[in-house]
Amino acid sequence: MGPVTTPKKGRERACVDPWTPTSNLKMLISAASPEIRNREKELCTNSQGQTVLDPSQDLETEEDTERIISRKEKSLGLLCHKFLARYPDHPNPDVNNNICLDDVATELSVERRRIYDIMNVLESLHMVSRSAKNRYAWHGRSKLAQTLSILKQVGEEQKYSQQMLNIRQRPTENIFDCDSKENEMTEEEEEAQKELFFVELPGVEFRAASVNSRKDKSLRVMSQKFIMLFLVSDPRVVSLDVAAKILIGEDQDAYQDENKYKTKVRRLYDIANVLRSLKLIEKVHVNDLRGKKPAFKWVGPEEFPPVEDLETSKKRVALQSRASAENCAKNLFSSPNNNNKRGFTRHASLIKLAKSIQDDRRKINSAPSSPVKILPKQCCVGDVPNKMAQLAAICKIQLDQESGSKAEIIQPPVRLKPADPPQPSPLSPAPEPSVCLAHPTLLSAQPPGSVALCSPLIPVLLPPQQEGAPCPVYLCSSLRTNAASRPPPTSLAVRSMTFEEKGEAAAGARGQLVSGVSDVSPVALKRLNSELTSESCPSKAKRVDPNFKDTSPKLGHILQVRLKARRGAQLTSRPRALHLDPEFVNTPGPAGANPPIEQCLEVFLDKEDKTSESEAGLGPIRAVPLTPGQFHTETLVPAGYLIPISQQSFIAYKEIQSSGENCRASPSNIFQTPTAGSRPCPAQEVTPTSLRLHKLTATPSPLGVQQAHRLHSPSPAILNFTLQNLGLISNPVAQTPEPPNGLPSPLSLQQRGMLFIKPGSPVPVHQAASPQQVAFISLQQPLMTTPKGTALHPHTFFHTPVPLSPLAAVVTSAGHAAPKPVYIPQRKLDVTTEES
DNA sequence: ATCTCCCGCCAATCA
DNA sequence: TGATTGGCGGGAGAT
Repeated sequence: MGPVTTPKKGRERACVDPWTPTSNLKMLISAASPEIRNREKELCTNSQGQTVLDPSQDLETEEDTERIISRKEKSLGLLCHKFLARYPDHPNPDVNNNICLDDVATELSVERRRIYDIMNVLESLHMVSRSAKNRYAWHGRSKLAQTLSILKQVGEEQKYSQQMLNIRQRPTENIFDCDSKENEMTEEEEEAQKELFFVELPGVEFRAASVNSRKDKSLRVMSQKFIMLFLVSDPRVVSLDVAAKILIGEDQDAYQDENKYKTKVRRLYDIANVLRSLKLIEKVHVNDLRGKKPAFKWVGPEEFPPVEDLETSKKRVALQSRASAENCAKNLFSSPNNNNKRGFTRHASLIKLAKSIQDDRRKINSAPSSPVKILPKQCCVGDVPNKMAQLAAICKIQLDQESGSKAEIIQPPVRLKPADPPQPSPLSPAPEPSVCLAHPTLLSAQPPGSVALCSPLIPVLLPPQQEGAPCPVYLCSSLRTNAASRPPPTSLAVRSMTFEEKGEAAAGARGQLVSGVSDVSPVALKRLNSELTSESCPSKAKRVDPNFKDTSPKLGHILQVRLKARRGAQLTSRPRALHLDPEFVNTPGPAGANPPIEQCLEVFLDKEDKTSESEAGLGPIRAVPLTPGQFHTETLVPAGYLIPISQQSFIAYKEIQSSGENCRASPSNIFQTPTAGSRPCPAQEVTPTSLRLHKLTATPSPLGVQQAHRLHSPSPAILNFTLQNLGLISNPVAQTPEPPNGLPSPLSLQQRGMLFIKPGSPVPVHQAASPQQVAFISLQQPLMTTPKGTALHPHTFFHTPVPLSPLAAVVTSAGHAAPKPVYIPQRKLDVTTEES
């Protein structure tokens, strides 16, 4: 009587006499009328949509029902219907929209296998997204229009309409007739559909490596392509035959095999059944030369949201991301064989890529210069790190070039910024006036404008993931999209988050480049995510991805578009930064119950001081963007992150409305960090390492970095004052009431070398140096827990000199900055077996 | 006879 | 190594 298993057929069940008068009667009635039968069936279904399987009471009925249940009643479509009935079409992103496969399977009394079928199709429509093992996030139809719009475009680009036309016009031919097949498709058509890929929707990406890495996403992909066929055909009718042929067309191996065709048809039925339950298609019949053929008619939405630039770019990003990744991989790690592979070139490429990366990583880990207990005074640019940096830089450049078709100009020399969102998104108004708040140190050490620390996206080298590849990662604090939905963080949360980041990737990579980059590694995140969700801890699980994504879909999309546009050859191409969110955001707790962020911050810092004081200077960059009102939220950005607090907060605040006045919508409370604040226009960006470079330049002594930071920093008070006068911030004192609980006042933040900025009334910005965002950054590296979750002692970190930055080479070549050693805090390097 | 498509084996992956 | 995913196709109900 396992609840999850499919009920056995009557004859297989225990031999309780099923032929009671009652059951006979029911059977006859049911047989006589489908309606009655259905009602009967529904009666057997409790309010939760769960078939009653009470053996004691309903055994008779159940058996009868099962005996009576026709095939139709077990259909995937009906199952999907039940499934859909459980969730709203337009779910509130703020609520728990998690879907637990086990629960669903149990409640619907079906095997998980069937649920997978449904989920795969729903996933293709972005009605759900996989958030973790056994867990999906329900999006309902909130993204449906957008998805369909994108699919339509992709379908048009794939020339599906032409293909369908060709197939239809073809005389009665056998699909397995190679001759006819060959003239069926023009070369360009073939070319167009060479790649079988899944169209991702920014904001709804696959969360599981399994989904991404597994080359076989056929049901998902088939579903999307099937839908595309409808969307590009004039009479929105697609015959099963044509659809199967087209889909087979992408699978060359299937041409010759009739069995493959049959399989395709089966799958199409599976998909169609789900789509039918979604009321997107209906079954019809079409007559052609060969007579009546089964077909499906599109009955879903006809009008999609106007394909704006944003939409286009989204789609493009989705499409390009792969190409970029592939090219990047190919170029970096030439793999001649997979250049023109059909289907899943990327997969193959990434395998090699991953290997290369792993090799590199091993070298790094074993590099003599790698673990350095104490920061050397001079940085000896390690070979491997340098290589990694170069690779990252190359990768970035390539990405920029490839995605640069959209308005992104790589400002050769210093503009390390990986190009702005390819699309003129209203959310990412590139040329917007903004306030660039440079770190005090930088301000003092550098002429304003010489180094614009403002970059919404910071390229960093991602530590090799299992199947990952080295690629530049652009961190965007804008992840904190749904600030509005986030409860105010607590100091505990801050601390917790700091230490919760785990994963060997994080640990191992920490020292490779901008430390902390790895903290957001998908692996670590995934693990965490899994941990959170797989422990039957709904409250926790709920806090993961789905929430932050749903709460601000637009922003999420934008961010992902940006990130995608630049992401490298990572198969699991997911924006790293986004994955940070779950850890930082959604801190449980009533919204109003938490102390002001300042207090939290102070507490946190105090604690931090105790624990990490011993660390030599270099630490994590913590950005704590404080947003107004309900936007109380913090952003912890591990060291190495260039914090682009920019649009993020206020975007969440005022989504797009202020495309031209971003600055105005800046967060109310912002802590400026050395790296924070950036604006697109200066076109000069510095990675965290670059920043350090400056510091080091000023203060060669590694141990003195932090100190130097303070020494060279202009008085934060002055800076604040200036900013206040500029109208960029409000009076911190005035706006920050003294913490009642005796917590340090914001001023102490300044004493810590941090700039505490409270955005006052947004004011038009300053060109020269105006970040769109502000961030609070401390220079303490938060300790990361080991993969096992053990907090590392500060002493377990080494400071390893690394090349200037992944982009150092670029910068250098540009003649702007000479490669200088940069020391970054690094955890004791362990060659983790899991990684190698 | 053909259309539909349920069902569950089992391989690929993941944890 | 067990669990999760999901490709796949046999084969049976529906038409």
